[in-house]
Amino acid sequence: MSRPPRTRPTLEEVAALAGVGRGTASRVINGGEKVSERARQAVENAISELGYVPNAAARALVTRRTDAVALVIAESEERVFGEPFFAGIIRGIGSALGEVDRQLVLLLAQASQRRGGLDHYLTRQHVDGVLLLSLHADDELPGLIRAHGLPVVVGGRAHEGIRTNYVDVDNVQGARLAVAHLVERGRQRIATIGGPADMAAGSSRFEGYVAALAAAGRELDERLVELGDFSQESGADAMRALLEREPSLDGVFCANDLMAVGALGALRAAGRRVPEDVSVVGFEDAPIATSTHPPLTTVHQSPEQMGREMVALLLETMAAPEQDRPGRMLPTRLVVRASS
Amino acid sequence: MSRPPRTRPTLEEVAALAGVGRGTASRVINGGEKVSERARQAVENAISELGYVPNAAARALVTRRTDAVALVIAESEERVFGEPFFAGIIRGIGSALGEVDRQLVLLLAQASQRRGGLDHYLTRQHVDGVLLLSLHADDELPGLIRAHGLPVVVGGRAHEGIRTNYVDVDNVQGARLAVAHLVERGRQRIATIGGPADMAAGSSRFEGYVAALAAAGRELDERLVELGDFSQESGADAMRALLEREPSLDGVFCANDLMAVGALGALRAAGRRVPEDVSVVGFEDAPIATSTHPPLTTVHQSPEQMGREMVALLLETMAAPEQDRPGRMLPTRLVVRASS
DNA sequence: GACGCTTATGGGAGCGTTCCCACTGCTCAC
DNA sequence: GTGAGCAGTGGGAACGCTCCCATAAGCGTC
Repeated sequence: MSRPPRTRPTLEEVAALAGVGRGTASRVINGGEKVSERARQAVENAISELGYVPNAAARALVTRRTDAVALVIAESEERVFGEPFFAGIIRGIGSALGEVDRQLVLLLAQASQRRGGLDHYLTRQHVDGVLLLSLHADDELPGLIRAHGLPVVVGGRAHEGIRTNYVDVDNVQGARLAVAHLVERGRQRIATIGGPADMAAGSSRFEGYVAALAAAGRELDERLVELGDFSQESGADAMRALLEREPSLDGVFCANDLMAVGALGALRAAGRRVPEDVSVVGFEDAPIATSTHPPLTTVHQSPEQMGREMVALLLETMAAPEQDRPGRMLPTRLVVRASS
Repeated sequence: MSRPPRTRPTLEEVAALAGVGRGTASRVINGGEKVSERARQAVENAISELGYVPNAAARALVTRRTDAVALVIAESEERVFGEPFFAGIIRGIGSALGEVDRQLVLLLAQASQRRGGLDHYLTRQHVDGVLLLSLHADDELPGLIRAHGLPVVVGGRAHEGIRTNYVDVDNVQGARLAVAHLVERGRQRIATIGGPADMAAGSSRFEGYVAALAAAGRELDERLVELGDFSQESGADAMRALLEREPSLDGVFCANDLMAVGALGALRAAGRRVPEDVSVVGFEDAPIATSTHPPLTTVHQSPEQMGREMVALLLETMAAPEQDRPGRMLPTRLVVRASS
């Protein structure tokens, strides 16, 4: 490694030291074909002697590729970082990208006013592809980006209509798992606290709830349905409303863990024992699920795997941008704890 | 905006359309001095008509600045993303960087084997500066990066010896606040569940505990001290050990909220009422602090502000790299809830 | 020994900027 | 009327790399 020279060494200097031409040195660095063993050795020695590191800008200028991928988080800040789900996705994305030597450029598209600059930035001039984390149905960002001709993959569908270039958890299947479990436990009056109807995570989980009931030969009872906004508070509110309207309920499927935590609190406050009187199942398997009282039975999803899948899909799309690719659904599994 | 041309427009084309030279166009874009109003208008019109976006690679090649800052997260993955504290820092960093048009390149330095590539990447060839999130005392990364001549700012000191280029929460002051509060509540036997002694967050908070006791005219009693590793489980273990050894304790200061949650559980299991029999205070004001039973009194720190400070300090350092800058301490405040 | 073919090599051109210098008109003072 | 000074401008050179083409070297074949 020797002492670092005043100015970073260039490829030309490496070539000179190795006693070869610039072209040959370049070939060695880029997994080169057609290079003699002798030349390869000489170049590699020169590289490590000088501590040479290729200049990304110069390379990008000629290849017209930046080897960088943007992760645009267009969710309200509190939500994104409050939810460990997003953190897991980022982790998956980060490591998957690292493995293929791509850089992860993180863009927080927080305030809507910053959207302008964002749009401006998302060009081939800056990144080769975009990963988008946003669950809002009305978001025009995917369209905007695609209009730039940039490959995009969305994590979590905004709504059910989307058919391509997304990776999502199989919410319907997960919800069926949860509700089937409640049925199996002998629960007769199974309620649900759903998420917002305009988010796929909300509507799909509700869809799974209905499907599982149907599979058990039961009909949907509107009186057993209450919607929340995925917050703990809304879960508690919904639970109270359900208890008041339908005191005989003995099972609740919550569309996420946070709402389940709220429901648990409301049940306790109402004097219902969990799981003796009422079984509660959540969705997400967030860390908090293990520390509730009692620990929460929930549907496990792997955010990290989701991140990795997003990267895989994006790399495919970047390799052949012309065609659209079908979305990918990730399986879930039930984790049974003490709340059911 | 018109339909996007087959190939992205270059500065030359903008200049041609505006009827000026390349130099003048460049001057307009870079907040240029010495440009006539007429020329400026012409260039700006041409830019928006062509939808021109400067090519970052070409610019970086000549300016030798990339306008990108790396955020290296050298913590074990579970910890970083499990803790909302880190998420908050990232949010602060992201928005502060966005405001000055710098890109945030996220590097997860997870497995130690990837360290080699990381070191290679962290060069002026790729980023202008580095933000480092790591709390391990033995980490050689800061030194390595600085050896490259790259400006670095560390978030959270690895150990107390570090004097420059860091931003950290004032742990000592926060712990004093917490313990003084317990004293004020009339608690006589105040125990502490500390963090690992080899992390500043652990040792400083313990230091604050000792200082607050001294300020109240009390002596440190080793029997009231137990250390954990910041996990919920370790908090529960420590609490059990303390109760067994010193059943008369009536107050506990936990070095973080997660351990406090564990302690709360152990206290309940032991039949102690909180706060009637024992007051509990945490540190961090994590989201979970509001949903414990009872809600947790804790020391609030602002991770977002910490992120912003890190960016501010890094920008200063980048502007004048030669001199070292003293570290910055962020104040904390006590949030009183029902556990004390 | 000349020819063709393959393999390996050197280096020119060009990627899209910024930097800088030379140049043009002016205005103003003497 | 001349010269100095200045605002405004155009364009050459350079940044460090990859691409590609021309060429050299090696070798088997007729």
